[in-house]
Amino acid sequence: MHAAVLRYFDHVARQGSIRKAAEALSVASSAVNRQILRLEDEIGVPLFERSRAGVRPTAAGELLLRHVRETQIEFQRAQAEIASLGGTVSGTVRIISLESMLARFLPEIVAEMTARHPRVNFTVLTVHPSEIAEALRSGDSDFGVLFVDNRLSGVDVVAEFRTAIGALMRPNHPLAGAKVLTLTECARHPVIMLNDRWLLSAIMTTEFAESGARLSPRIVSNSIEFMRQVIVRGLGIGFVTPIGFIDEIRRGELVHVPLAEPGLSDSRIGILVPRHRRLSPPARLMINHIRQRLTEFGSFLAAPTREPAKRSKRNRRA
Amino acid sequence: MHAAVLRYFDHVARQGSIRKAAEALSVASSAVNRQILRLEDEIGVPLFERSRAGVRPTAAGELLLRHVRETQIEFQRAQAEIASLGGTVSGTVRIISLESMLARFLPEIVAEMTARHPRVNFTVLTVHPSEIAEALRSGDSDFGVLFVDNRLSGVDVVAEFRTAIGALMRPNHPLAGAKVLTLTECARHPVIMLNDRWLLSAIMTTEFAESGARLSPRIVSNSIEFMRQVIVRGLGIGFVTPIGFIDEIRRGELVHVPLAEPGLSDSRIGILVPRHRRLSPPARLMINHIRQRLTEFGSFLAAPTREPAKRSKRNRRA
DNA sequence: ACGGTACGCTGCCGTTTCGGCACCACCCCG
DNA sequence: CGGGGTGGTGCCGAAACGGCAGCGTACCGT
Repeated sequence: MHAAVLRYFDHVARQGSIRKAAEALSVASSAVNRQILRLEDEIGVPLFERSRAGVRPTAAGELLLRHVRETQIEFQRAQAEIASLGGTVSGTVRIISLESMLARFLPEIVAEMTARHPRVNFTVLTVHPSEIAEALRSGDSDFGVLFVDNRLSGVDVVAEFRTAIGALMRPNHPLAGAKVLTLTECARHPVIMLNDRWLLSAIMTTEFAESGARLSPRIVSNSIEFMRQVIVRGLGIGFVTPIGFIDEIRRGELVHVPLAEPGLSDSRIGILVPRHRRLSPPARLMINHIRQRLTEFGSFLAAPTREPAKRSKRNRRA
Repeated sequence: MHAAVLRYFDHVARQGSIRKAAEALSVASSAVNRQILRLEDEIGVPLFERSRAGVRPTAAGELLLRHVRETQIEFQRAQAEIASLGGTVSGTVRIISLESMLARFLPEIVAEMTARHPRVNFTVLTVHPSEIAEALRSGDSDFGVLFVDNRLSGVDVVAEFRTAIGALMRPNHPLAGAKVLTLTECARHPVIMLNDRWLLSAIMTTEFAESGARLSPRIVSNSIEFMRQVIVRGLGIGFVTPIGFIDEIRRGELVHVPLAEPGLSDSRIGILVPRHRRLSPPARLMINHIRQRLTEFGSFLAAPTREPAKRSKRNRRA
């Protein structure tokens, strides 16, 4: 329905080059070039700054770009909305997520969704924390399953769940019997840390700094899967939320001990949606589904190694 | 920039007829027809119900229509935004207004705006109260200068001013000396009323009903100008806000006596903007301008016949 | 200094799309 | 049973679009 120039303009801005955009679009660069020139002529001002390296949007270009991208996103949403009129939900749900959610939790959710709504497609990505705000605002993703960060603006938290970042280790680890641990206690043993590029790490480093503990991690990685393997092999203690290790904890292969530090013992994971954007029907369904699933074992997330009914005393304890 | 089919689709829906739309668009009806058929083919579902009388959007059509219209409005806004990058504000401001504001107040505002920003165009309309919500929501207008109505949803009140609906009459009218009047007192004299189709009337009829007063108006009209003329000619008392009669009141040609009924003595006029819609630069300027102007003589609106210092004597006399 | 390369841009030309015209089929109304 | 209204359809010229080859330029590495 929409003019081709919208896609062209978007791609050129993304690629920073007319020729690259043309290649990505599978059209001749001349065609793309002419569309851009014609567009600039219509708007009346240059939309790109030309340089040897390529093109860069001007202020006017940025403004129009926002309109174009919003239009494309809204069109997709409208299409999904129309498709769901026929009863069958379809469309694409675009999610950005913590890698820990992505390891065990979300695959199950996605499987359940596809079972009920076969025509729904998914894009599930982990992103650099610095790109979270942009990914949500730009509409590249419908919503995020992320740590709740008060610094994020223009974002609504539609659901929120307490979880405890804790020490993850094998049952035969010397610290495995503890009900709660401090970072200082853990620091005497080999530890395994997430790469500091990631949000979890960002939270933890600040906490470490406050507690005065100094950790020299034996292993650093940004892969939850890698961490799983090295922790299972007894190479050290990992600091994670239990979510990505539900199976191992349930089977007794690993033990998750909450940390005493207040900022870590009650981290909050939430469903974050961009404010002022309507959600597509499949995205709405997906959010409801995630919310329901999360509340179902919310207690497990908060205190993974014990049962709900008995927690009142113990909480007073910790 | 945007495909022609957007305009076609919009017009067809508005006109309820492909041929009428084609005429309004100055293209052949066959061209419009084919674009619609092609669009329906692309979306995959019928967008219109065909009947002998013309076409009517289906549910899917309504959905897509909302997207299309929003796209067009946002495009205009983006254009205006780009244009204001160059320093000169341009674009069109679309306002819906009370007719009383339209009689004296808004023309002055518009004149001042065009003096400062010659490239800004205006559309100022009075609309049927039942269409206010639709006009704001659909984006047909940027904002409204209207009575604040709590029943309106999805609308923000960015500025609000108390005003008093009162009895307007010539200085030699028997009631002209009163400081405050009740509807019952006025009911003994000939009155002039706004046509009941209009919001002001809607407010007043409820108030009349509560106060138990029965008015059999000598003259009914929906034209502020007509009311002005017949009141000046001494044909009766009008029930209005003083806004549309500033000049006459200041010159002493007419006297405005507030009404005692609480719902009338402190009516609220506000600037109403649709929530969740960005305003174009000229619309923002216009709103700020109106707000400033209104606060400047806000006291005049609230108590027109009693200026704190100088005018108290004369008013008491008349 | 000099190719090599990547960039945006521009004639030229075939193909696709668009729009105008005339016309068909249909329905309602007088 | 016409007359006027509706949406839909061949046909055809015109305009737009896209592909190809090529131009000028600026940068980079040898």
